[in-house]
Amino acid sequence: MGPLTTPKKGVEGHCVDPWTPTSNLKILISAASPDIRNREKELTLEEAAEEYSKQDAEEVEEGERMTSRKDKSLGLLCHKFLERFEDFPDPHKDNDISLDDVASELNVERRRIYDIMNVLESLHMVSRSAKNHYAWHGRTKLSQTLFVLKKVGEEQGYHRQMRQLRLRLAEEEAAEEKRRGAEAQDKENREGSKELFFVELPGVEFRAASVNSRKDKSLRVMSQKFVMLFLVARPRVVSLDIAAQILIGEDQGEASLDKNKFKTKVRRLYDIANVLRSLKLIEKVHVTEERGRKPAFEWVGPEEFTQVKGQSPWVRESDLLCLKPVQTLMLLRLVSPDAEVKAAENTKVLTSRSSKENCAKNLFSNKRFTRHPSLMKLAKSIEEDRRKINSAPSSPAKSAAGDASVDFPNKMAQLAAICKIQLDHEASGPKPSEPARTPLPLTPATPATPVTPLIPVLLPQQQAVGGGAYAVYVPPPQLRAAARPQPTSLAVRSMTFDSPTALKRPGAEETTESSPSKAQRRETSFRDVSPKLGEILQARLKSRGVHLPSRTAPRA
DNA sequence: CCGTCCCGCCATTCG
DNA sequence: CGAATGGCGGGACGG
Repeated sequence: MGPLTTPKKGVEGHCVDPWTPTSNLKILISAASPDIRNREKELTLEEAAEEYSKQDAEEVEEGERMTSRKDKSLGLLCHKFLERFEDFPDPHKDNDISLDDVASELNVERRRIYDIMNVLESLHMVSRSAKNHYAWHGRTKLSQTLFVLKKVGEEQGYHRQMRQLRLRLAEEEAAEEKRRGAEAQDKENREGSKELFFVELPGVEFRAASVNSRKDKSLRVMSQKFVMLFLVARPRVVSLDIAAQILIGEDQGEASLDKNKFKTKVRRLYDIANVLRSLKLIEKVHVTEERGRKPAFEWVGPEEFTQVKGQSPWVRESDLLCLKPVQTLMLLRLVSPDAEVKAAENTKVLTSRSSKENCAKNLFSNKRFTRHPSLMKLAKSIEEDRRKINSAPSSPAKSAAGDASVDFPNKMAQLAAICKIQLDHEASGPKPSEPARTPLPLTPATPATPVTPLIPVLLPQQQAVGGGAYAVYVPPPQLRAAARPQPTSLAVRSMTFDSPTALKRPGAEETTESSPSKAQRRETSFRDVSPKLGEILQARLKSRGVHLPSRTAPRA
């Protein structure tokens, strides 16, 4: 019995508790907060039982440790985990999650919990708050997260990549016997997707910006990418191999020592898919191609995510008006590389003020996000402070004051993100209703950014609780016009989906996208939230002698 | 046989 | 240094 083998069944002595498929679940449910419980009590119980053990017509074998593999699946585990929390928790309540507690209550090794937490974290449903603790956010941020993920996914040209891959794979199958290992025609594919975006989570640790420094590679990032694929895929279906294919090309360079790497990637995707599935965001389906059926998943989560109901968390114009010179400057630089030069001089003067300004300046002034050790250290200390406050045993409630210092950077980034998004929208296409429109001025001032600058996009979030903003690093504004390719939507023609849900949607509106103008769906743009922000910003900028791609009638 | 994916060793990073 | 994290892939399980 080698040390490297999966222990057989439950013969080992350490598995002392009599298990039943659902016993664990029951205990959990009854242990869950009473106020959360009712709603789905029976429902979830059934679901769990059904979803994970199809035709289990006779669960008569009660007393036996029918601890089949499925009872320990990540999916079920995740399901059990999720049951303990509300989808939309009261931010003022104690939404702390203790790894140890969860692990023991769910009867699993910590390792498994990490798996779940990682993908939940990638969706911002939780965030690490302290050492062995996470903060539960539920789905309160999901909309925003998806919104951004989708956007980034589009910028990444994922839909295009997928289309190509599907096409290519289909071809390969057709002319299969030709074992041509050379597919150097990666051409278009590699275009703008060299460094790609990178995802950071809570806090300000910009560790490993672009050239993925060792860590923080897998799960979290992979999970986000995976989700992006769904949000961008035409028929909202993504097959594992295609996903793996795309996700591989990104991190590691070309030298994809495929085969093994591919296999590993797929394994990881299964993990992610499983928790995504218990989140009811995706569903397993099969795509039937000429060459048999392939496993795939279909997005069944929200389609039209808006910016969150109720009070919009977005920064308001008033915020912009309150900016101090330095701040505006920083913002400027984030949004427009060109301004950098001009800003450079002014910077000197404003540089040494209070420490916080310095800090903010350092963190956000340089777009090519600096792996500079000193900066990272700085960022880290900030984050640390925040965490301390967060996990202070004595202060359940957020410490109100004193946050100003850490608040600052976040705010700035937030602002930048918004401006970036808005500018992008304006540059890529004005709203149909807008009368005044300039003919697609693709950032005239910024022809080609030299060094892949990563623009941090922070999703706004009320820092009342949970603190810490998270970021999604995106590549420079895609300059390359998203060349409207041939109307090849035929690529997916040969696919059929055979799953209950897939069948439900006949035809489906997938023809879109081929129409350039129509491509701008009713996507909720930032403008909807704060229509004047752009003008205000531009006014400010102009007063500084900077010009940005403008949408409204350029008055000069 | 093969699609899934659990399990846990052990490298990394944190404190 | 020990503890917390989490990459990674062998090979078990179920169909």
